[in-house]
Amino acid sequence: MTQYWLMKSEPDECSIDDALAAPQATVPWTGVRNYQARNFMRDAMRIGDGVLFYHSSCPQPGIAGLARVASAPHTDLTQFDPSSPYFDAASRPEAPRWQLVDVQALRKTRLISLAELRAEPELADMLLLKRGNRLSITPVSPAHWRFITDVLMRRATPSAQ
DNA sequence: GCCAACGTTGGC
DNA sequence: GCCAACGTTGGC
Repeated sequence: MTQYWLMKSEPDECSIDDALAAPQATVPWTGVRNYQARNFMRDAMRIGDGVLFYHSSCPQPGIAGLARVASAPHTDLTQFDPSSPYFDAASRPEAPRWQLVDVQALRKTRLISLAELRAEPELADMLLLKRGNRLSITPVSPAHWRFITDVLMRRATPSAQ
């Protein structure tokens, strides 16, 4: 059964455009250093799961594209790179602490801003919107996924109604 | 730059 | 196991 996720990326580091420009439009989701977010990638994600590509820590935070989970979990090599901001000196190569999945960008969408998401009553209990939420990866319910993709289709192809 | 909220660390 | 101190996230 397909699951759905929202994954935050800082566009300064990897925007939806950057992901689309990568080989196969696929990027390893490096830098997650939170156990809950890691566990989603390591334990719960399956290839083909839907991903809302979210831009965070930027002037216009919001959903910027659609993507899919494109690999099984594998080791995040940045944890062993002392020159990386994601270096983790406590992680041993024989027992890597951080794993990631590859994410394949499918398309850029119009930006659905955080304010627009908050304004939708149907999305009121999205994990992303919960008070104090800081998780960079959150599961998205099928109903929320359907609502958001419907909104995108409506605005993208008004004549199709 | 501010700050609310949360996660992690480490002493006890 | 508790919890205070500290660090980080991320919107504003």
